[in-house]
Amino acid sequence: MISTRGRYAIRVMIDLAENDNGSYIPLKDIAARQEISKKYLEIIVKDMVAGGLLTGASGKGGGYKLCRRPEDYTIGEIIELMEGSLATVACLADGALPCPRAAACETLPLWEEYDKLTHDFFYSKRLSDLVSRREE
Amino acid sequence: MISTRGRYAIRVMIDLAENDNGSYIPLKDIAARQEISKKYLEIIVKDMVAGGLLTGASGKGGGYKLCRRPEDYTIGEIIELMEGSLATVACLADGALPCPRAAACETLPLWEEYDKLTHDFFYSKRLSDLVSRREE
DNA sequence: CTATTACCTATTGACATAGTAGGTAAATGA
DNA sequence: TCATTTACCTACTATGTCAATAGGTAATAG
Repeated sequence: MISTRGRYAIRVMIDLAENDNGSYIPLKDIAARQEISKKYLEIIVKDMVAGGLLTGASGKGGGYKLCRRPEDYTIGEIIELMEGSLATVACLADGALPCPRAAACETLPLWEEYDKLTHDFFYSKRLSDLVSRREE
Repeated sequence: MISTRGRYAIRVMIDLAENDNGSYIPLKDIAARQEISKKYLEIIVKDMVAGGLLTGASGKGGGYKLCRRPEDYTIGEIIELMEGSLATVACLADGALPCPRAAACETLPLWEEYDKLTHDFFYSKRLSDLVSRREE
């Protein structure tokens, strides 16, 4: 299951893309539009900055801004950054210990196939695919 | 993420299919072959019986048995029964409250598309696809 | 120098996960 | 009949994650 961390992160990025006017957008505005607790978003957005998805600026006139064009973000990288991994079973997660039963495991190929499907799906989607431009 | 409940359930069913000799197979044997705590498997297997995946028989000579042919089980129904839902986001889960933002939600179509992908994938896989018959 | 904003650390309640512990009930076969 | 084997049942627990909240400090613009 994809948690609020990944889902909210995507919504923040869509919001930033749709409301882009060249300057920084305060989190207060994003939280209000998206109807998400600003306090909780702070935690999420901090990690997004750390992960290189956004840039932030403090002080008056500060806020957040995308640091690439919407078509240069894949949804996969956003989810993977925020959720830690895009893996669908524990044994295929990024920092997982190698499973001693792997060679004999009759279910592993199933999980690998699903994992690839998931990976391909989300890496084929771009932020721009989810943005409906309002301005013209 | 698919938890041990779903994953162990599938392994139990593969084990039953591969070691089928017409009679009941004790959980002790399955647990030993699969290297899973028997105590923990008891909980899982009980739900599998309740869900109509297996039949159980008490007493000496008892154990568990598939109640259909391996080709008559889909992996999807096994996971869905054991995990409660195959949904990949909370708002698409079986007992989820209707989301007031659904109509305006710009991410919902993404989750719906992924959900369909997941559903189609696991319902196209059958237990028989995972079984390597040893006897001839 | 004040208002605004990001950024930081810590804490919380609720819930799920992955088990363990210790029994009772049912069936068999010697 | 009775011991053994098995399923089946209730309860408990340790650990971790999720989704926040609380209460600050630092930076910046006007």
